[in-house]
Formats: sequence, C-alpha cells, structure tokens
Amino acid sequence: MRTYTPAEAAQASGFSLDTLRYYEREGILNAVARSAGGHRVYTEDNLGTLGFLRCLRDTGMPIELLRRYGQLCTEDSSLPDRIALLEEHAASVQQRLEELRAQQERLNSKIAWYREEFERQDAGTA
Amino acid sequence: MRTYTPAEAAQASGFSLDTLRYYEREGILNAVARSAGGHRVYTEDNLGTLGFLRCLRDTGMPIELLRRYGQLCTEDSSLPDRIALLEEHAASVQQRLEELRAQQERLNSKIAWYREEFERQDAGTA
DNA sequence: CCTTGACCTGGAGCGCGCTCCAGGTTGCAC
DNA sequence: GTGCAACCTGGAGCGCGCTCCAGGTCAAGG
Repeated sequence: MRTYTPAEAAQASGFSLDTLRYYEREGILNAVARSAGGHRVYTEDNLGTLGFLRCLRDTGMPIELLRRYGQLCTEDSSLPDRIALLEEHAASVQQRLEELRAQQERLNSKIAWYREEFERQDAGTA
Repeated sequence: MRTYTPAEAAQASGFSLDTLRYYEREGILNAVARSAGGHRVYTEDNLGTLGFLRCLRDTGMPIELLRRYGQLCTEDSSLPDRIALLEEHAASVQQRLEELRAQQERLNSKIAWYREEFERQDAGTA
C-alpha cells in the first residue's frame, strides 16, 4: 500500500502544507506516521480522511467541530457520536442552502428590476 | 415619511449599531442624515439599501465589493456598472450553491455509510 | 561526497469583518 | 431641570483560520 509525501497529500487534499501541519497540531488529523528522519508519511487512509475534512470545511464546519470529529475518529466506539455530529452539521448545511437560495432569488429580482430600470432610462434618453 | 433611529435601523436590518457605523465609515452606506444634535436619522430609503446590503453580505459579497456597490449607488449614471457588478456576484453565488449541494451529497453519503456501519456493528455484538 | 530541494519546529503575523471601549453629548420622561 | 438611556467619535482589540518566517535537518540525483 503506497504512501504519500506531504506535498502529495497537500496536492490531493487541496490543503496547504501549513494547513496540514496546523490540523495536526490542533488534533484534527491525528497520528500521521513519520519516516526515520522525522518527515511525515501519509497513508491512503489519511488522504481519505483529509478528503472528508475538506468536505466538512467546504460546508462551513468550524475548526472546533472538526477537532471534535477528528478525536471521535480515534475512538472506534464513537460511531453514534460521529453520526450525531454529522447529522447536526448536515442540518445546518441544509439550512444554509435554503437561506442562500432565498437570498439568491432576492438578488436576481433586484438585477431584473435594475435591467428594467435601465431600459426605461434608455428609452427615455433615446 | 417617517424616519428611524439607529436602534430601529439596526433592528430592521439585522446589522449591529457598530456595523452600521462601520459601513458608513467605510463608504458603503453614504450620507446618512443627522439630527440637530448630530444623531443619525435613517430614512426608509436607507433601510431599503441596508436590507439589500444584508442580502449581499449573506450571499458572501466581500466588504470591498460592498463599498464599490455603495459608491456606484451615489452616481445615478452608473446603472450598467451596478448591473454588471451584481451579475458577476450572482454568478459566484450560483457557483457556491452548486458546490455546496455537491458537498452536501457527499456528506449525506458519508452519514448513510456510517449508519450502515453502525447497524453492521450492532448486529455483530447482538 | 555534495548539492539542492523538500521537509522539520516553534512561534509570530495577517486579513477579514466586525466589536468593544473611553469619554463625552443629546434628548425624552418625569 | 434632572435623570437616564440612547447616541456620538476615534481608535484599539478580537476571533477565526490560516500563512509566513527563521533557522535548521533530511534525502535523492550526479
């Protein structure tokens, strides 16, 4: 099973090297293996986790919850807690989506109104 | 035509008093009238603008663009520019919505997978 | 070997968008 | 006219999520 350098992990996950180190310091991504010389060695598993962490971040989960999730992932008796945490997050994502859609409509109405206004004015000056 | 105190404007717009002042300093919301004693007096027009600014913020428009929009609103020959700015923003909102929906699906799949995992485990220990 | 680039650590710094504070003025209610 | 809440200004501070830096170590190619 092949492994990955920090640069590869960054590339694959879309996080910067600094962010990867930061997440490790913060206990979000635990126990990344090290080479003899102390360099990080990422497993495919690590990459999978990172990919999902990216999904969580992209959906607006704050660092604090990321940390909680990361810690739950180290205890394998924590499945129900992980499910609960993700369900709660999913609910907030759903809510944000709805709000965003509503505001999008409002924005589009305004644009439509502006366009009409523009035509009125255009007609007036013609 | 009635007017509004700062507190009322804050209440109506959902911005804090400090944020209202900040927006004025930053040239986002211009020329709020003052009473004899120097207190701000918001018009219905101001409230309308504030409402729309809130829409823009809620859809993620950065302060810098808010400022641009606010300044365009002071020149009434700027309709096309305002339309262009809002259309560009609308496009980015659309993109974010799509990304968010995609990540939401990913999140939901993960939750579904966790639920199955949980049932498997539950069955195993029963 | 030696070079060169990727990587290491601890800690400081930053950009955004507010938010809070001190010290003072205004204005309505009694 | 007095008390008290709401408001004013300029400027400092903050929380988040990274990002950058100095000064050093590691590892692979020639």
